Amino acid sequence: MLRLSKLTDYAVVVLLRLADGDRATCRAGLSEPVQTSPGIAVATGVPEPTVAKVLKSLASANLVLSLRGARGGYRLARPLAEVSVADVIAAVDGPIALTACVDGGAGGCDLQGLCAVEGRWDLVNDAIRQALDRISLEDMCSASVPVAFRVMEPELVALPVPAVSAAAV
Amino acid sequence: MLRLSKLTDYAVVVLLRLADGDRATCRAGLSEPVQTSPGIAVATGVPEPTVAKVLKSLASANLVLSLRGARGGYRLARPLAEVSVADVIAAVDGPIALTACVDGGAGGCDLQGLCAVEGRWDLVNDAIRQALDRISLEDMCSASVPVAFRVMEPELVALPVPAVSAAAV
DNA sequence: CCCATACCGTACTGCGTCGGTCCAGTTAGC
DNA sequence: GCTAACTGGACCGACGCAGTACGGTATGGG
Repeated sequence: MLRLSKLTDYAVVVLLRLADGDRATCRAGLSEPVQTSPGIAVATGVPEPTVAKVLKSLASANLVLSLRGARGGYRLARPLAEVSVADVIAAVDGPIALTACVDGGAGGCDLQGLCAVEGRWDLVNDAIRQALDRISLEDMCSASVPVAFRVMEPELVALPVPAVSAAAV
Repeated sequence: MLRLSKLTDYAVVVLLRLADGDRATCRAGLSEPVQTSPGIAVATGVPEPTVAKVLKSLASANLVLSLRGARGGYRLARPLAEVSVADVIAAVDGPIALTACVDGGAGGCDLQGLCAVEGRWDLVNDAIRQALDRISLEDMCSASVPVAFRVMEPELVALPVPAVSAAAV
């Protein structure tokens, strides 16, 4: 299914929140001073430890800057337009590669020598890498799609999503 | 890591084997009459039950034709050039979608309404789908590149593997 | 007509990875 | 020096995948 980890999804949400906090204005705002991980957690609805984990990954990939100590927090390292989806995925999920057989994982495959495709997946990997590289976070944000059609799920709307609600989004 | 299931990898191997059996001549050969799953298993080194499982998936996606009864077996449904990687992935791993939140999977996400990206992943999904659609199995086979040059990806070889590190990329 | 061959479908199980949590340590403002 | 906040590591349960097994069915040959 080509699944992408949920953490990566969270990472995008967090970065978007970090960019401005206001959903309407998705343009890259480095204006926002710093935001703490508890703060982002409340704003996004993502559990706080998870937010912290994601931010740690993003920080070590230099997508966000961290300020330690009291009154510390996180800031975007560069505007959203300069961050590609590939960057985020690589930061959270590790390098982009479809199979374990490729990209130097020369160790694992016990079909070595039999495998008719050997390194053939590189073609595919590169294609995907390029595709992901062309999409910036700003692209994912600015498109103005009506969110309407999903609201029809009553049991979901009724879910006890605590407190967060209106103020955030 | 954007992992692709190992089954999909096997599927490509099996299809290539089914195309001709001889690695040197990768051109689409519908010439080969039929091949049994045990036969393919020995030829490729993939365990037989797994081969059978893969072939079943491929058969129900109409990528291969099955002939039952004694002297039965499998045949390619169409030449390799007309089978895209996306087809194979969809057959084995299910529809291509990065996250569960999208593509009508309206059920899962409990951040409904909070999620700042809502349906934004569609952009990415489409990009990947197109990229995969452009690569045929023949492409993966015919390219005559020596597997050597993989080494040119220094950041990947250097990585100590753990999922969350990714400092390099 | 019977049997061997080979596909078909389903169900089961072990294992690896991921999502999520927690804790001890460190840094910096007040 | 105290407290707020990031840092890093370890830990654990849950889910999904890979692999296996088994009973069933269809076809061709003797």
